[in-house]
Amino acid sequence: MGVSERKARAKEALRQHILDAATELFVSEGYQNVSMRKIADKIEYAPATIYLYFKDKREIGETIVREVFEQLTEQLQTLEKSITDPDEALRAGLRCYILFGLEHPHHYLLTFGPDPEPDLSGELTPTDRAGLEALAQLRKALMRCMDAGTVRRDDPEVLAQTTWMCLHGITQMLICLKTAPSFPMAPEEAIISTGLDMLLRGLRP
Amino acid sequence: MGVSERKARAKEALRQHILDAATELFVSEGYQNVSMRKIADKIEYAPATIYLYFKDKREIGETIVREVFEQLTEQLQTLEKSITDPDEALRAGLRCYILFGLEHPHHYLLTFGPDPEPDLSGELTPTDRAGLEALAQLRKALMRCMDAGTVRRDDPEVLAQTTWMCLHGITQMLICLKTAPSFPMAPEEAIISTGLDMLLRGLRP
DNA sequence: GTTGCTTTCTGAACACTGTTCTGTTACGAT
DNA sequence: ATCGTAACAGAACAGTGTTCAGAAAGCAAC
Repeated sequence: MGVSERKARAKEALRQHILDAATELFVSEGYQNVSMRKIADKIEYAPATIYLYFKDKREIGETIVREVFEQLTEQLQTLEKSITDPDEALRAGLRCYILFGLEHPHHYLLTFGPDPEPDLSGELTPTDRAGLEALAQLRKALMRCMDAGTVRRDDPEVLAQTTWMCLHGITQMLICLKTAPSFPMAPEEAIISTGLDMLLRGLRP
Repeated sequence: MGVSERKARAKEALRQHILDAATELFVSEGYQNVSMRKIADKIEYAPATIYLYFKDKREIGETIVREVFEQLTEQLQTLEKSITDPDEALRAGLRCYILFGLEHPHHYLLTFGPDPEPDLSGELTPTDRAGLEALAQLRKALMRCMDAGTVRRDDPEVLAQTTWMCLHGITQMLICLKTAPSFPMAPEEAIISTGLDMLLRGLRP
């Protein structure tokens, strides 16, 4: 037959086309400032058509975000394998997280920025999943350091979540303050290395 | 004359009336979910009337936020005076900041959440001002600790900004994750005390 | 007491937003 | 050639922030 497969391919192609257009717009203008009509215009389809491929705008955003964050997870895993010293691996992982946020500011804010109307369904959103994955990586790295004696033995989950929150604070604020030229921010690299130092010292036994 | 003063008072009263209504709505429904029409309905005026008292919706939000954040500054100053030990004063100040955020989640997110469209005018927004004031308090507390020898001598500005970013991360994430019941968050108090511990240890010489 | 001026307020509109409903078009199968 | 289905689009709905011309109200002077 082959015809139904061709149609399925075409359908998938348009779906990807929508995602590509949306990604480009989100990155250059920010999620909030991109309307469904802008996306529709870019791909030269009617706005209603998009709803045949995605439930709503949120789903488009979440799909894009998930794809990008898989890159982060990959990078972190590669890092963990390539660095033998647990302490250095932890430091490198933390730095990698911050740099990833700075390289994908819109994706980062869309994922971990505060949600205007949180999902109360009890379902795990892609955002939650992204957080949990990053958290799992972090917990693993922390436990390796515990075994090596460079991080104090404490509830790994509490330690991981707290560390992640601090890391997130640094990342988000760097992103936000970079685009707010009025704020007298200290040099970026100074903040990053000081932040990493503080966190690692704070975790020591 | 006296009549012009009475009119000025009446004008000021309506302005405050708008702020009161807006505050109530913002706190219960969140900034994003409150429309100008909702505010207008609540005070039983036409939406257009509000624009005679405020430039736009943003200005209403900023005015409210500024008023609330003056409370934080006051609390922090009171704290600083009432605690003699610099280290304890710092710890209490940091804890106070987090608790303030948790008590005023909407105000906090509105002030320090990422701005959808940042102000590129170069002007210091009320948000910047709130951040700078909190930062100034923190820098002062840190320098007292430096003198006491409990915090390492380093660039106070970098140290303060980095600490603040971590503190912000903890505060914001606690706010967000509390309303996202799907996320398996560690106990709030554990995170707070662990976070404060980490920060203080990280700051030591 | 009527006129005129100023301030305060509003109804209606504009240009958007996300989303849905109904109808049309295109195309493969019978 | 007909039919059924899947893909698409136009128009509309209900909402948003904001603006603008005009109405109402209060007060001064005549």
